[in-house]
Formats: sequence, structure tokens, C-alpha cells
Amino acid sequence: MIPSISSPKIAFAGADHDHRRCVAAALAAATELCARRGVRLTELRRRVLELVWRSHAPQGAYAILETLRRRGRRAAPPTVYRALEFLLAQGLIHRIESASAFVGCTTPGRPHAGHFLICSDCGATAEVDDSRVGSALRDSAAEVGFRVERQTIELSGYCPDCQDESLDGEPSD
Amino acid sequence: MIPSISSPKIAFAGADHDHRRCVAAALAAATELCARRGVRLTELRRRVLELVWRSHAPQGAYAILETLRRRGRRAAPPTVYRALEFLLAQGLIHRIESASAFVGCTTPGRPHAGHFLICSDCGATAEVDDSRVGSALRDSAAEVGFRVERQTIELSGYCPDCQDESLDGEPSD
DNA sequence: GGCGTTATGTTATACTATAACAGTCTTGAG
DNA sequence: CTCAAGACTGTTATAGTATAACATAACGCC
Repeated sequence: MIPSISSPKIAFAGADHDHRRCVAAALAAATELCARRGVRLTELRRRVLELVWRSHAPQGAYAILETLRRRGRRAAPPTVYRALEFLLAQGLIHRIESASAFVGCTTPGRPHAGHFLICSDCGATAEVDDSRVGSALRDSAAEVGFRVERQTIELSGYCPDCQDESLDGEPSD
Repeated sequence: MIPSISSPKIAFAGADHDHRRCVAAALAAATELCARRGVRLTELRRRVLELVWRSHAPQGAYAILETLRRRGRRAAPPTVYRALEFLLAQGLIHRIESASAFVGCTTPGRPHAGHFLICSDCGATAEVDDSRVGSALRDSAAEVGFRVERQTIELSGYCPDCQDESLDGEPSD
């Protein structure tokens, strides 16, 4: 059961992908989901979601705030945090604890408890939902009588792209 | 393979345990470890470690600072953060990302990549090192070509003690 | 004892997040 | 249509977490 190097499951978006598609898909999914749930994806919330999706690297609340302002929107920290709170509640984004930042959810709609692979170099973050991890954790917790409510699983390291680059990466000084 | 309820592995300290023993053991282990490594467990660092171990619930940096000051030590935030940084580097404590707080390491000395069970009620935190979890994560990451450097795994929920109490816990309003 | 290194003190400030209250917009009942 | 209730956003202030930068003190080696 050695994972073959030639079977790269979808996870990291790759340096070349058309990111506008990611954003468009995320916004479409969010629109549809909010309509179905009868909650309001307001202009502000939509713009914040769009800014979270600006890249696959987690975005800080104040970076989002900064951009909103530059684009002419009156905004203060609560403006952003409230929108983020809504998006979190709807499962449209996730908070990356180890970075105090937020990243778009790649599979909104269905309940999931996945984990994150975060590249220390380029910041790209992949959301993975591997049942083995979940069940290993559940078993482990059950054995000591712990009832799990919420999980935070964040692995830092290097994505495929940045492992390649690290060959000629840091020049020795 | 259903884990029996009657086989509680050591994990949570239990409401009744003699906590002074925990602290004494942790300080002794730290002293020994630092001596072996030729690094200095100074008075300040020792006191900060002791305060992290004040309870099995993660302690915030500013709570530690507060206590240091009340006990007559001149201290400012960097005082505490530098000590914490040292203790982290030596593997004597861990940072709980989801709480922005620090907890003593129960098995310092050997390299380990465990995970944490954190009670949302009493705050008690157990450090667990389950090879199934580690290997599940490693496999999962390897399949997408990700090289893991550091892992943050924090499960929030209810410890055995607080599950019992929750029967008469929150009164319905 | 002098000297380089490591540790701590001190001041200021950056970054992250929320409380509290005011004003505005939306929506549905009548 | 109008108005009232609730939802959303604006605004100000402040709490909580963390680090930069520089000064001073302690340690350990020669």
C-alpha cells in the first residue's frame, strides 16, 4: 500500500491554474447554498468571501480590511469580522488557527471535518478529508473517554512545488 | 475492535490527583534535560515553566505575566514570551493554537508529534501520542506529495469528568 | 579582571479580536 | 403603502496577544 508518486490526488492547486475559476466556482456555490438555506449573502459578505478566496493562502482579517478600504468601502475591523463570522457559520470558509487567518472551503455544503496542509513557503493551503485520519482520531479519543466536538488539524510543511524549488532556494550566506 | 469503557488509558489527570507531583516531576525532568543538553534552565525560565504547569489547562502568556508580577518579579510581556520561546524550543511545553495558550509537555525529551484533547468545560488538556493518527496523517500527506514539518492537532470536546457533570449542567432557560 | 556571549529589563508598538451603541436597510403584517 | 421588528452595517473604543529595538545585567571562559 505504498502511495505511488505518480498518483497525485487533487489537493494543491498548482502554480499555473486559472484561479478566477476557483473564485467563480466558490462564489456560485456560496450563492446557491445561501439561497437554499434562506440566509443572506449580502454584498459585503460576498466581497469578503471573494477576498478570502483571493489566493489559496490563508488571508488575515486585516489584510481583507485593508483591501476593502482601498476599494472604497467604509470598513472597520468589526465589519470584516462579522462577515467572516457569518461565512464560518455557513461553512463557506475555515479559520486556520496556526496562522490566525482564513481560507475558503473547497467543499461547502456537506458537513466535513477534514484537515489542512499548509505550505510554509508559498502559503498555499489544501483541505483534505481523509476518513482514515478522522477514524484514527475518533478511536484514539474514545479510548480515553473523550467526546470530540470540534477538531483543528493543521500540518505545516512544503507543498510539491516548493519542495522542487528548495533545491536552489536559500542561498548560503 | 470496540474500545472498552473499562480500559481508560492514562490521559486526563482526574479531578482528584495530587497535582504537586505533576509539577515536581515536570520540573525535575526539565532540570535533568537541560543539564544533559547544556542549556540553562534559569530561575525565570523555571518559574515560567512552573506557572505553565499550574494546571492541566493551557495557560495564557498574560496570566503567567500577571502571576509573576504578583509574586514580586519585574516582568513585561517579552520577559514571559522569551521564556516560553525557550521552553518551546526545548520541547518542555506546547502551544495550543486554538487557545493561544501553553501547556506543559508530559513526555519531554523524546521527539513526539502527538495531539491534544481539550475539554471545553474545565479546560483540562491531555496529550496523546497515538501512532495510528500519525501514520494516517503521514500517509494522507504523502499521497499528495506534501512534506510535513510540523503538526497541530487539537480536538475540543468534553473530558470524562465533564461529560458526567453535563447531566445537570446547563439549566434550560 | 577583561571580554564575548547569553539572558533579562524596558519602552514602545504591531497585530488580532470584540464590546457597545447608533444608524440603516429589509421584510412582512396589517 | 406604512410601519414596526429584526437583521445588517457603521463607528468608536478597547481588550487581548505578540514582538521590535535597544539598554543593562549576569555568566563563563581565558
